[in-house]
Amino acid sequence: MAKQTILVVDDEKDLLDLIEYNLKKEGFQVLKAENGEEGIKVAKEHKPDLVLLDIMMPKMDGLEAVEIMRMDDALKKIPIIFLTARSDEKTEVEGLDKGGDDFITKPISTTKLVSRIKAVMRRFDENQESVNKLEVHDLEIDKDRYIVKKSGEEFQLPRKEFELLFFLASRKGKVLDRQTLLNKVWGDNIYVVDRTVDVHVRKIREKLGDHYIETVKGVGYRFKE
Amino acid sequence: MAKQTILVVDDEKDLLDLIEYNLKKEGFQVLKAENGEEGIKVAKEHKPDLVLLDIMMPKMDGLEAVEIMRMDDALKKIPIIFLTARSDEKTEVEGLDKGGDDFITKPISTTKLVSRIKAVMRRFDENQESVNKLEVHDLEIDKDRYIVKKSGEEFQLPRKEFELLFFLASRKGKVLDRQTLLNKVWGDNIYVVDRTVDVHVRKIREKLGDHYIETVKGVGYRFKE
DNA sequence: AGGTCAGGTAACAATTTCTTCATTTTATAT
DNA sequence: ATATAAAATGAAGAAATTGTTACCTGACCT
Repeated sequence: MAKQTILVVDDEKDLLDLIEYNLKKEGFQVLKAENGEEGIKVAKEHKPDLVLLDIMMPKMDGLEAVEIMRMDDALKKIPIIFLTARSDEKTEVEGLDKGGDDFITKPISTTKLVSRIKAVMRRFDENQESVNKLEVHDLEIDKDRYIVKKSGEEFQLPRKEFELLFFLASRKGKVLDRQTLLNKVWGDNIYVVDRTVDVHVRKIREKLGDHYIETVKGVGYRFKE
Repeated sequence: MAKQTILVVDDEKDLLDLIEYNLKKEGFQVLKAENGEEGIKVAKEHKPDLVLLDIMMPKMDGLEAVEIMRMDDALKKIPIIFLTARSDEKTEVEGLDKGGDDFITKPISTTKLVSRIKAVMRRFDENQESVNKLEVHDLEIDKDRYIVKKSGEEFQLPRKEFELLFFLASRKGKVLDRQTLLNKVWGDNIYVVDRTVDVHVRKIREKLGDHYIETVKGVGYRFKE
């Protein structure tokens, strides 16, 4: 899966850097902003997958920022976790009232921070009614179960093969070049040779048959219409 | 749905009555206690759906009471809302740290109290399982008795193993990654290494057989369809 | 105090999956 | 038809993931 982007908004530069370092280590992409106003701007621009928001900040504090985000259609669905100083618990409740999804008290343990982030993201994923089941031709590709059914028969593909197949199938008919596939299936800055895609395609064909994934020479692959 | 039961623990009798009146008006069933000790006793007896807990009380204060409740398996999952006097900021912090789910400052606006209660309950409902008895394949998993029956033979699994099995079985077919399992079975704010799940899976397999829980490499575990 | 059990961690063995690369085959433009 | 670039293929080694065992701690019981 592609990298998740997290926007961190805090006026303490050192803390910002610390958090950035730790989140990057965990494989997240990190955006930074030093006050609410800037945070909103960056959020609008990049549509992060989650926002980590300090409550106490100059210019525009976290609570105001949330109110604005929750009124913006494009931003209202982004989960928000508040950061608050230990002495500042009162506002936490207010924050949750206004539409925060969790809050974390400074000082922060990195482990906790990351696991909270992941927990909140998971909660959102569950509520998201994303398509986890595709039916194309005589295939049934079920991402909840990580199983492919072909006229009743079940195939258990290894993860990468499954995800590649799922991605191609979810864009049936569209030709996707190797780099795009690598970015979307492998992740944004993962270093593997693009021919690796070929090998996985071959393995999928070996198991399910040649006719689902078509080669478009010089361009990439396409799931058959 | 059956009436929800709320236990209110506060040493001010008048306030207790006022809260009772308002909650009953909203359709809740209300239990009362006047100190922490009594509160725990009533909680154990009736397993309320939520506890409203004053922090400042004679005999056993709210903080002690929470600690005890959080250590008791039967009570640890009951949501708790603290009531605190406005002048009492320090303890609020402590309360949330110890495992409270919200706190409300006296004096109380009735409307707000009720809406907070409903909010907290909603949050908990989402995570709640309603079915306590599952029958899958040749297994009968009974959460009331924490016993698994396999073609007549009874197995008494340790708590974590049982809960893990129950959770997997209740989502039969769906692949669940380790982190999800940890969060759902161990709890959101519990930090153990994710390989712990593996060990528990192995122990379950050892007792019941290999074929119930399937490994999906690179993704997680799945209860066999 | 000693024994037992649940639960968690760590180490390493076993296994599967992924990646690369060399070679062969195929498609396409000329 | 041929040259050429691209893709398919096969096979090997690397990397990642899981299985398994052993060990540690703390709670609880006797």
